[in-house]
Amino acid sequence: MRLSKRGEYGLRAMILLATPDPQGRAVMLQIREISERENIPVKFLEQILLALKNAGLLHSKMGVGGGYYLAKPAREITLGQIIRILDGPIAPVKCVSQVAYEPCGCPDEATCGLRMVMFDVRAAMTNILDKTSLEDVSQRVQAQRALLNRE
Amino acid sequence: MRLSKRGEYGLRAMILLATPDPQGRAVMLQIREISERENIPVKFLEQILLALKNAGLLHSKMGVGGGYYLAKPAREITLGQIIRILDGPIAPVKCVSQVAYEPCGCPDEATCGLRMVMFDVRAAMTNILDKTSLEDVSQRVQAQRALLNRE
DNA sequence: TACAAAGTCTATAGTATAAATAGACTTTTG
DNA sequence: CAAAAGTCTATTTATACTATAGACTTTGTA
Repeated sequence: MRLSKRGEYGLRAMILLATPDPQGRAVMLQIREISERENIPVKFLEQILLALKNAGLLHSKMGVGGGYYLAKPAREITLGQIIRILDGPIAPVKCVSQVAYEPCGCPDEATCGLRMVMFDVRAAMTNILDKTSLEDVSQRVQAQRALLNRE
Repeated sequence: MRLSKRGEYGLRAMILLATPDPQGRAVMLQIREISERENIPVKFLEQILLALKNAGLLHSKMGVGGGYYLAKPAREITLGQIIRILDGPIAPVKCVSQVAYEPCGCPDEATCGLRMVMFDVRAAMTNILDKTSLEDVSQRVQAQRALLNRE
């Protein structure tokens, strides 16, 4: 039941990109900078950001002074979207996935106890991940920073 | 965020063992029978049941007419216990695990946005898995069977 | 215009974990 | 004692995850 490194790194990068600068402006960051600040292997991060870009969540600027920035307001990007792009469906077993349904081999799906419970687990997970936006996360981080007096 | 086959098979087997026979008595089943009814490779299932036995959730009887049966009432065995035995900690990232905590490499754990959210996700998952017993599942299955008139 | 800084893209290597298989051993019953 | 059943450990195979490599394109600026 674990999030992959790919997913973890991608989420960390996106959260960083969603955190406005001290003047409250949206930020643009280079791969190298994200890599250093979050301890992520640079070449691995490269692939991850590219995937997020190709999925329409990031925009990029090439050449000198380039970098990555969010393709839309942090408010409109959820953690669930990011995880699905990087790790695939969130469902703990395929037979409860909405988008990637596959039978899981039980004799009778309609009366499969495992399926009933995993359906609930999936709902509990997506209930958080699909409702939490990057803005929500960024605000929680900033609130916590203020609380601890760390800038 | 997927349950392994090992975990899935183990849960399926335990649910079967928790379902009383038509006379309402606890059942004892042989590896082969579980394997056939649930389409689980017999040698793989063998390992899984053994692990559950060694963890104290199952008892077994060797020799002719032997088999596996629950070590305690279905009421007292939760899905969370089973999953932890077979798949390890439930937490989506190690840094929010209660029993198997490990730092996850973020610069400052106290203000890590990912950690905050994953903490909630973990709670949502364990809230279901640690509160749902084999009896709960077995009852849901039987209710559903009655509803569909399938015996 | 040339060069350096940055992202793009695809391939491949390495590693870990999951899944499955094998086989020899022990216990129990008839 | 023979057959039925669980026990135990090792090994193989497959797959997915993680990471690295390197050649390519775009853009700003000296």
